[in-house]
Amino acid sequence: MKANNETNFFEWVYEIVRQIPEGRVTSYGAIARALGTAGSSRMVGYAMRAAHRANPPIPAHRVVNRIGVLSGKMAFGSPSLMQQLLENEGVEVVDDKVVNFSAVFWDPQEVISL
DNA sequence: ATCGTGACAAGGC
DNA sequence: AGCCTTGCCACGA
Repeated sequence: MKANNETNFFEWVYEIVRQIPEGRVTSYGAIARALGTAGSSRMVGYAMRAAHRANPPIPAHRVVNRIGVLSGKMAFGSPSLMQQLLENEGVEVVDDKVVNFSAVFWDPQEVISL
């Protein structure tokens, strides 16, 4: 449980990640850009790392880096968990990388107009 | 308040 | 074509 209102930045990141459709993925930079803080792409990843304590849980497995690599798979407790979750949604993952990344890529800008 | 760090991104060598 | 360095912004101690 966190304080009344967590850092807005994290909150917004969680909001966007939660809007990611099933079987789709997005990049940290895209989310950061959608938030208006394109330079804080790292913060997005940082937020993801803290997402495990967010409520409700965040589908962080749908967030990968710009090349479609499951950079934060280790944050899931099991390195293979993230990949399993993605494959379970229909996202092909080979060598910790999303197959056809451009095809499954989802632009957070579509829901940034919340 | 300051220092260090981090699931990234882009440019340079 | 691949590896390395720098930039950015927010959070934790």
